[in-house]
Order: sequence, then C-alpha cells, then structure tokens
Amino acid sequence: MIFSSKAEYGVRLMVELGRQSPGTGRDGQTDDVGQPTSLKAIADAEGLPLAYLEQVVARLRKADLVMSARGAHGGYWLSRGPSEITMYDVVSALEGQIAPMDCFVHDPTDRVVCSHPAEAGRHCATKLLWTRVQGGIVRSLQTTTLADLVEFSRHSEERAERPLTIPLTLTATPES
Amino acid sequence: MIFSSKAEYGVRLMVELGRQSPGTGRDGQTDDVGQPTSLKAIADAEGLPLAYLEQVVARLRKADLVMSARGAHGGYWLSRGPSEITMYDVVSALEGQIAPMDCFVHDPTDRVVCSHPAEAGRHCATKLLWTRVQGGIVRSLQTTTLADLVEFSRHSEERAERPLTIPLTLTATPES
DNA sequence: TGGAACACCTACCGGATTGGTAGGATTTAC
DNA sequence: GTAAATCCTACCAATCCGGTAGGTGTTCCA
Repeated sequence: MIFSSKAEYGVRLMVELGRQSPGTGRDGQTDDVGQPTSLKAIADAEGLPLAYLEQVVARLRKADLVMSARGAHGGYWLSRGPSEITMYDVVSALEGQIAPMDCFVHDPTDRVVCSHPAEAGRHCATKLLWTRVQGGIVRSLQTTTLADLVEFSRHSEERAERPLTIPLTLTATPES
Repeated sequence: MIFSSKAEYGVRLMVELGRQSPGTGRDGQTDDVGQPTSLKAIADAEGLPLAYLEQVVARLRKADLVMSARGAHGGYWLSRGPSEITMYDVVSALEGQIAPMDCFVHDPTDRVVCSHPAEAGRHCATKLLWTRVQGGIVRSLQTTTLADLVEFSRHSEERAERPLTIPLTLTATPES
C-alpha cells in the first residue's frame, strides 16, 4: 500500500470540513466561516478513533490547511476555499514528501537528484523510472481539488444505495 | 517512500540483464540468449548484497520475467525482449499489488472496489482520489519499458561525467 | 465560579514490515 | 570431486504503523 491510513483519515476529515464550508461555490475571502466543527463530530460521522484523528489534524493545521478554535464550541474549519486546496497540499501535509524511492529527494534548487548519482560512470537508469512515476502521482494529486471530492460526496449522496461504480474518465485497468 | 528497495534493486537487476541481452533491438524469439549472467556479477557491478538479491530475483523468476540455469556457469537472462517488458510487470512482481490504499483491491471481476463501500449512505469520496492516483502510477509504469531504461543507461554511459539532468518530457515540479 | 467541552501535547506499545544475514541443499561444468 | 552457481528456509535488528493513555490549556455557559 502506497499511502498510510493517515492520508485516508486526513482526506476524509478534509472532505467533512469541506461539506460544512459555506463558501463551496464562491471563491471569495470566505471570512464568514460559520460554526467550527469539532473533531468528535467528525470522528463519530466517519467512525474513526478521536485520539488518533487529533494527531492527523495536527499535521493539517501545521500546513495551514485548517484553522482551529479552542475551548467549548471550538473546532476546526478550512483556512481557504475547497477549490483552492489541491489534494497534493493535503496528502503531502499528511504523508510528508511524496517520493517513489528513498534516494529521491529535492535539493534546495528544486531539482530532482539521486543520492547515488553515478554508478560506475553512468547515471542510474532507475531515476528515469521513478521520475516518471512521481510525475504521474503528483499530477493526479495536483489536478484534484478538495472541491472535487466534496462535490463527488454530495453527488453520490443524492442517489444513494446504487451499486459501486466509479464515474471517471480514467478507468483503472492495471492488468494488461 | 512509496516503493521499497526491492523495487530499486530488482529494476537495476533487470536493467543489467537487459544490457547483456543480445536481442535488444530485435523482437524475435531470441532463443540465442548468449551467456547467462550470474547474480554475483550483478551484485558486484551494482554494489548490492548478493544474498538479498537472491530473494529479489526469486520474485522476478516466479513472475516469468527471468529464466535461470543452475550449476557452474549458470545464471539469469530475460525471458523475453526488453521492449516487451513493461515496468508495471517488473514493479508489481517485486512489490505485489500496486494500490494507493489498503481498502483498494481488485475483486475477481477486475473491478475496482472499496472495502468500506458506503459510509452513512454515501460513497467514500476518497475512492475518487485513490482511483486517479492509481491511474497515474499505473499509466507511468505501463508506458515505460525495460528497453527504455536500458537505452537510457547506455545513452548516459556514452557521454559520462556530465552534470545530472534528466532528459524527460515530463519534468517533475511537485512544488506549485 | 465551576464544570463541561473542546483543542493540544507527549509518551508509550503491540504488531507488522523492511532489509538484510546465515546456513545450508542441490545442480552443473570442468 | 570440486568449484560455481541457483535455490530454499529460518532468523534477526531496526523501523514504522495504528492506535491508546493521560494529561494540560482554553473557552463558553449556567
């Protein structure tokens, strides 16, 4: 499995906050945030352990994706509109740097490098592969916004109890 | 990190075998395989632990990607031409099923399903995301063949001691 | 003014996985 | 018959994962 359950829980948490967000359609400043949502409400709605969700949401807060208010009637809300939050923001906040391989890190110049750069005079060919894989992952994460998931969630909510099919242009057919 | 070092080692092993493969350009039956390459030679060339490589190559053999001959002067060779081996074949043989999330498995009908199918009457929105991510990964793996990596390896070998740049159409720019 | 309801923080913990090592058994060329 | 090689299984230390536990700090409300 490529991502851990932190990503799963965190994304579901964000979707839940997005569903509460008043300015889903608008793209204004959204200063009016409405009532904050408590973690306990989300944990109950999604059936997730509250104490563990606390650790998950801490990462989202440190990445400035959510804001919080302490005390009674406190809770969390999105720090900007769902259409301005890409899933790359969310997943990389939860999972750390997204790299297909250990040796695959970014140096300060934002250039992809390999930590074992040249083997016996030639470049490691695996770098070509991992670069392409990373590109595929990052592109799919960057082109999916939280608003997409919120809309999908609302859409499938309307016509419920349907068999599970995925309305996608890209149907995954991993077996050749 | 998304893939383990099994994938790294296994891909490098396959590239090494591909470099030895006589019929890189041809696509015939390649019954003439030449000399088999011993694991020790590969381990020495790549600086990898031999005993661990044995476990890695066992997976490639079970997936019918390499063939072997025992005894003195034995070794391994590709079971078909490098241009007919995609990196999806290789990586999924090494890493098992490629799925972005635990709940993401294939049932016998080859349809993507989610093990926690409907939460409170609606579909989990994360499935939309993981389906796209999986599509991005699988597509990048399927469109890269072993022949691509072998050629890249040979190409960068000719003009050695150059700064590390990646000749790709898709330059990875994960940071927005 | 005192709960109650929250966010926030840190330590711990059992189980699984990873990245090997060790030691052999078997097969084949010379 | 010996060396070179594949093949097989068991083991091991370290790390990560998914969570639990137990607390502190802050704010609202009766």
